[in-house]
Amino acid sequence: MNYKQEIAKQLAGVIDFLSADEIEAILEVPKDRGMGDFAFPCFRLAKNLRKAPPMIAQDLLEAFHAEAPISKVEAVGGYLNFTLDKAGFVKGVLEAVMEQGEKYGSKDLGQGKNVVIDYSAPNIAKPFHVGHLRSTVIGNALYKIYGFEGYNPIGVNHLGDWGKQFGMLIAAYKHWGDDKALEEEPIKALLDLYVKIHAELDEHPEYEEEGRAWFKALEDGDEEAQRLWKWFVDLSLVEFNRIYDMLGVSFDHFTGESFYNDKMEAVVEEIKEKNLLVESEGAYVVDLGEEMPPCIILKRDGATIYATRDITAALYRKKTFDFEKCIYITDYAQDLHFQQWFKVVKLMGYDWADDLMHESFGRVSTEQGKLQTRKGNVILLDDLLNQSIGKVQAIIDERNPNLEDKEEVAKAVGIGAVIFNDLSNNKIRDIVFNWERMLSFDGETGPYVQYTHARACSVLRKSGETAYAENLDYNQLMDPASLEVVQELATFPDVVEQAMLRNEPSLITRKIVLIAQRFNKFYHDCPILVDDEVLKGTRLALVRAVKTVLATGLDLLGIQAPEKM
RNA sequence: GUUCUCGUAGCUCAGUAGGAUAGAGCGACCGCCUCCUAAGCGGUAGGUCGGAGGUUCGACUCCUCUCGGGAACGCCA
Repeated sequence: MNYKQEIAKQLAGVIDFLSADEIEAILEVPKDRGMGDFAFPCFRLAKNLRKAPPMIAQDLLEAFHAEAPISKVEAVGGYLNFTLDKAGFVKGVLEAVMEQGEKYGSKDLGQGKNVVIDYSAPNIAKPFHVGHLRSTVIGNALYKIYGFEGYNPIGVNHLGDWGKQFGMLIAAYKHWGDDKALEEEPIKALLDLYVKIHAELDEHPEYEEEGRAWFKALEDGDEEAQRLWKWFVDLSLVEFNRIYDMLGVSFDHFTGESFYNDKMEAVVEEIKEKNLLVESEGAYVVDLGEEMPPCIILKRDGATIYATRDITAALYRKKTFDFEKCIYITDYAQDLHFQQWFKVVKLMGYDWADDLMHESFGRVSTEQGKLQTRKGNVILLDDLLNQSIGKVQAIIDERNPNLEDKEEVAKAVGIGAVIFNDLSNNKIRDIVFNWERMLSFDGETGPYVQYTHARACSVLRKSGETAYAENLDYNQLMDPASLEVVQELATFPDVVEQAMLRNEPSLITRKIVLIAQRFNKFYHDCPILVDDEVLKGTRLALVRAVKTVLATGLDLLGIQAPEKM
């Protein structure tokens, strides 16, 4: 049952000029839950009624006849506060979690509709560092959240697997390539080649031309160029897949930039036919009027550019997947670029351009400044994950040396800490990377939530049969600590919905921290494994509900929930 | 220069469609394991919500201006 709707319905009986829906929109949750479960602010009625808000509240109170589930109504200042029948509320929430289990929290909003999510998209032949982590984990979380809400999410990795740099790479390989090094440490060897040829450009400017020629050969289908390119891509993918495995991230399609090579000509043709393409300074662009600079479609040399490729990919995806939304996860440096080509798609006459969404996130830097691969100011994801796992291992050895599956748990917690950290604030915020902060496992962190989950599991494990006792008395959960846990569980579905609508996984991160905090307080205040069978069974029901919701929340973020740690 | 974005406690951040006394975590200080995992719990200290106007019964929230950080602004992606 929806309590808010119910209250709105009852209130509508005494306010003739507002509908139940309008009232529902005005109803809010008091900051101080001691005031009640819902509050109706009377301020905005003051004009219509030409009365002071406190008087309106008083009058409404007198006219109002509360029915279940409302147990108490009070007028406080300009507010009319409603208190629900607590036992009924607790029962409703806990039974919902029990019945729905790991589905609790989903409103099944998607109805099986397709949503394309474009995330990660690393550049082939470059190392995977913390800067690439964000798109990957945000995209993965959204993938899970949309799936949980009943959509059919389609995860696409738009790999940076094409462009002039591959010509340079092939040229470098022809000069200094070392097959053994490439097989052993592919990314490092590829990066070395890339760095070396750029370093040599001053003395050997002809390398520039060699690279250009090799890329031309690649585009023209030259057999050797194709073979080497494919080899480099495959080498990189092995490495990337190893990292995706560690992170627990997966994709439905690895359609990179190269995938669209043979599809762009038709799109350029279409833009031209629709009279959108104009010549400008030797290039061909689509004019976007006053508000934005023009969008380049063909460079002066006639070659396509990333906007062309993105438009082509969007048209392909619409045709292939008939998506309801297509979401791109990149940092905000690309904001203008996306606005521009979204507009082009719109000008091409496609109304579904409105379904293209660019969800941008903040940039990562270190205290030394920008992350720059060439200047060596990078934090490799491998190092980060290994440091984190190592620290978790040390903690386990110290506090829980007899834990079985130590390695597995250390990985789950260490990697979980990194993912959780990345998803804990609004995604638009910039991040200044800091090792100490990163590897702190106290307070609002992944390990804290995982620990809380493991704690709940531990109690359930020790409870024996009573975990499934049938005689429950929800009146036993009327103490503040228990009640506050239930209140947080109650709004979990709304938070998941909001996280999806706003494409903001951090809402879920914050929510599960809050649930964990409430639970730890409850755990501290209320002994669970007591002699009184009914009390024990009832409290265990609460523990089980918390365990379920924490596990769901962590899963939606792409984080594991070990039963012991 | 133009546009976008961020500015809340020493630090990192929440703050829902404007609403009741602005909240967490970390760090600091003080407490709590004969008891279900102390990666935990409690307490103390810490704020002119960058600044100035405006709209409103009411502004951290909306508008204008301003200061400071970050970013984008045609042939890289």
